[in-house]
Amino acid sequence: MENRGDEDMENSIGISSFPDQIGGMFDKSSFLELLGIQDFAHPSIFSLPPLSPPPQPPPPETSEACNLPATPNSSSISESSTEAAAAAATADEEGEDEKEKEKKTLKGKKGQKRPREPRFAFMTKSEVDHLEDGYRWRKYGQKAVKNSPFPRSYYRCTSAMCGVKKRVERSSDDPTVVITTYEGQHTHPSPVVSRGGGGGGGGGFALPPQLIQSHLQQMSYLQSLSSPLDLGQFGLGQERRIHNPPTSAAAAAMMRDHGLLQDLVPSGVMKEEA
DNA sequence: CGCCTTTGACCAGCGC
DNA sequence: GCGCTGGTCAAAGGCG
Repeated sequence: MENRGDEDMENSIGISSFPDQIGGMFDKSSFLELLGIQDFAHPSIFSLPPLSPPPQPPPPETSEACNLPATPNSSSISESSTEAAAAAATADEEGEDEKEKEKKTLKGKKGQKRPREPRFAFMTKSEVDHLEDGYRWRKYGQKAVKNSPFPRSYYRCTSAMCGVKKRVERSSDDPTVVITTYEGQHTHPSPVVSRGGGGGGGGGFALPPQLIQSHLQQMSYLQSLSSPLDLGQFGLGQERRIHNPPTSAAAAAMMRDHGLLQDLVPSGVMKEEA
């Protein structure tokens, strides 16, 4: 029972560590969209001052500061597109009500398979499990996962019209690495953390703009590649080794960019969902 | 008073 | 067909 299916979910998604360097030559809109972010420079998005549209925002003062590239921590992102994207679109159209209904239906009747929503996994080197991302999350479950001594926490966006879910777990390999997986898209622009203002409420996910940009470019890069990189074993514990394709110059470049980060977080890659 | 966290149980999917 | 793991729900308790 060590590694049976491990997690088809994690297997379906890829992860890549991001350099603190920003290229800005990728399409980040897709990533933001998935996060429900419409305006990257939105002041309320990451609790950042409205004066940081440029790729060099001031370091936050909150705990998530440790996520900043300035600190010894890196993050990775993975994304699942294909059917997931379609599912997301569908979910977006249907709305939460439909989703809820669907869930109930599924519960009562197990005939249909619930389409997966787009997922993005971030590997963040941080001491805190919950990082702020500007959204409010409510923890609805925690489960011990195989191959990892750390439990996985399940969060759901508290917004009534948003069914975005988030999983947070620590890497079994590197306890200092927090793996956050977003599922679905935020149907609301900017929740604005009113409660607690800085982490007092539910678990948030810190995603510094800088980091995001990095994520974006890598994600986009991954999307562009569309290569079935094997990162299924990203870490559920076994050996999250990266198999970056030698044919991908971009990948190589990315890896180069990783630099020290690579040492912090085992790189990963994205893998399209089958 | 309202919201969030915690914990246990249940259900569904998948692999063997 | 059985067993295992992941994911979600629901109830209770705690805190602001």
